[in-house]
Amino acid sequence: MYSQGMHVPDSDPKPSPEPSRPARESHVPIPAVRRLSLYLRELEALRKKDSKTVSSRQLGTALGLTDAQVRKDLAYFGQFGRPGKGYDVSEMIARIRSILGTDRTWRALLVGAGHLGTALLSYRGFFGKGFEIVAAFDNNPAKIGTVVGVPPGIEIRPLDRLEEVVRDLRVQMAILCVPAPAAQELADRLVAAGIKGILNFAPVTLTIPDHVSVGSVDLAQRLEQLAFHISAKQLLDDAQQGG
Amino acid sequence: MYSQGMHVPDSDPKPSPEPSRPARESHVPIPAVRRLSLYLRELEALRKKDSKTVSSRQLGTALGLTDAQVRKDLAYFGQFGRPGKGYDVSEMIARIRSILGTDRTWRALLVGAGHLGTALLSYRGFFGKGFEIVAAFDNNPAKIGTVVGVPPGIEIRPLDRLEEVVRDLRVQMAILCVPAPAAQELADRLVAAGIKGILNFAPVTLTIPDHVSVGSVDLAQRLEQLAFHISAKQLLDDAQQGG
DNA sequence: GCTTGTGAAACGTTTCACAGCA
DNA sequence: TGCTGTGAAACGTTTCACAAGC
Repeated sequence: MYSQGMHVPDSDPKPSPEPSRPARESHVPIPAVRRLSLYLRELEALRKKDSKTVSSRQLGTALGLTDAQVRKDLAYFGQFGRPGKGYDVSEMIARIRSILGTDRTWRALLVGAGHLGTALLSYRGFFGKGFEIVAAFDNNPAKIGTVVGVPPGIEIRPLDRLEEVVRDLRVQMAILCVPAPAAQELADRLVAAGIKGILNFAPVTLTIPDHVSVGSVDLAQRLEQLAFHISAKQLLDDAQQGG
Repeated sequence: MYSQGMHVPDSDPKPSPEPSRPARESHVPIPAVRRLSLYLRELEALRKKDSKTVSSRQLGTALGLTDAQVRKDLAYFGQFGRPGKGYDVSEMIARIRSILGTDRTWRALLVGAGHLGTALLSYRGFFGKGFEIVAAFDNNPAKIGTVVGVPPGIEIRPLDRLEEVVRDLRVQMAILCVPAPAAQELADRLVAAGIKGILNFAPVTLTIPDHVSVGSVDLAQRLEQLAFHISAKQLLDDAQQGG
């Protein structure tokens, strides 16, 4: 059974607050899980400012969401806050990290050390977030053996070592930064080697078995969306201007 | 009125409880607009293979969607296909481009020529998609004056020229690749200078006036989502294994 | 006062099912 | 037969409104 995308199967991630009801599984909306990352980012900013607690309204205002939305989202995962007081910033950071699985460190590898790939190897934004890039690969002989990224850096290895490294280092995730025509074949190899998730920067839809998760980042697509929304707003303005 | 995110505004952000006005008819779901970009990408791949027509089922299968979804999405924008035959590939490419607004070329500028910024300046994926990066900025004196990207390349300019360039070149979009603490201030300057849309790579939520569109790409967030989905699948497997 | 957590209602999106057409 | 376009049903998500607690 093959599919694309990243659906969460029905399961019960939260310890049920009502022990009397065993059957009904509360499904967590996928958008709510996405917002969890937003909450985490904002909470870490608050902690830097030494805020001890935060209300759903504060958090919502900072992120452009309603207070009700924030409360609902958090409630999917249990009881977080205290009425009259709000949410404890540090406790909530710990709990969201635990939910997302980033309270431990995930080992990732990078495939394709082109411009984007090397930029990601130098990116500091992963540090302290629960991710570590443990290996990088390319098929360009001129790049193999060179060391890239924040010191001490990572050595670029030849692609034929891919399977070996995935197994030896028990790598769970891959960041795929290769040209579009090469992406599917490399995704197949990564899956066969035992990778559990792929973040794909190539502008193609990957076909991947159900037991592997895929996320995709397509820059051109993001600019297209921006263009559409700008046009839509301009059309609306013109319509209001005209009548 | 300020907000975050990229919603296409209805007549009113907070609609009045009186439904007396018929208001906006045939509202297009935002997810459908996102999929339009996917269709476009797939259609261009099909055209390269000299496919003349494609059915909603073919397109859906290639993208992991149902045929009904593909038809509904396209129908929001008018009559595209022919019963019994399918959709004309070239005609549909032209129509989707026209809908997204990428049948013309958008002028974008890039702010922040760090690792990610310079990688984007070298990225070929924008070419022929309706976007052109016409200027790049950084505050690092060592970078100013250097030329980056695919030949002939783009010269890195000092940040204090930002407003001048936006006006003189009538730039509509900005790609923001600066460190998180600098992002909001630069977004404010871009908005004040007349920019209509921002694609933000900094891991902060920008506060932006309603008439400007924002899209955000947060790499750490994407890896977090991947981690969550991998964990969820593993939990499900374990539960099924155990009983 | 202020806050959370939560059923229920409102709203948005996807899937279904089939009429109509080539 | 094979396909599109589309109302209507099914499903998913957000907002509302308020009881309960600090």
